[in-house]
Amino acid sequence: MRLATWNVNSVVVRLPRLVDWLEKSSPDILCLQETKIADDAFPRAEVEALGYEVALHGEGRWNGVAIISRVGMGDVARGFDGQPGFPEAEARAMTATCGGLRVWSVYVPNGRALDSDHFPYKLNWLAALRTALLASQSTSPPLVVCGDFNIAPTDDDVWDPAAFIGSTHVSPQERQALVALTSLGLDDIHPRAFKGRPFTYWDYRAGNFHKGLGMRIDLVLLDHGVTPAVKDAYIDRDARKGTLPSDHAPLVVDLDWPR
DNA sequence: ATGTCGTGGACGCCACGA
Repeated sequence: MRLATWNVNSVVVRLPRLVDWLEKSSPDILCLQETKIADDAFPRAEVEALGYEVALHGEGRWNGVAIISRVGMGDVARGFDGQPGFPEAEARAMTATCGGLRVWSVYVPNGRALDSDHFPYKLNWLAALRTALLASQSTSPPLVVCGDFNIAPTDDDVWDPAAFIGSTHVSPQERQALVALTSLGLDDIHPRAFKGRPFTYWDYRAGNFHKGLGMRIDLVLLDHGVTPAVKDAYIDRDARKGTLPSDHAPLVVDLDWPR
């Protein structure tokens, strides 16, 4: 079974590339973030035509998550109990049961700056997500939490730690919030590196992609019981190349798991 | 280290978010 997550930074702009990528990579489950579109405007037919079911949690302009599956789509839930807002709840998390897994697509708040109101919002949001995941664990299939976490788990996950001193994404508080999540019994599945370090995001500016100046902030967190089924994990850097790319590349995890 | 993208509103640019 092939599982993937991709922050597409507008599903409308990225639709040709999304369709191409689905055809070429043939994932069984794909989690999307930053779809930036209301549910009734999502290009559902184009994705369904490829044999997928689609579950959506979007809003008009920003944020937006989705789950695309050809191995079932059960018990869809949008948002989570206790989800903080800024100030209103945003479309940043959803879950569905696909292929015997409780799959989450999450778009963690950016945080913006350590002294921004958005930073405590990010930390509170992560803590609330942890509480919701913990509450669900006894009754749900094995957890698979996929998405753009906007956190580089360690200094190895940024191109130059010195360049990030005083920035979000690398602070001890954010990293601790991520450790608290994985302490629920989840493993951060590291993609293998090829052609550079295993980054998933490169800023559009300043030619950062071509200079290899990226970050690993998109993650797949797998239940301990699922981790032994991992056969491969990689980043599709090709999806970051060429015309009109997202600033994120897809993270793909192949599992020896019954579909 | 902020040079590029994406969004929608009132435009043919701007403010905002990443």
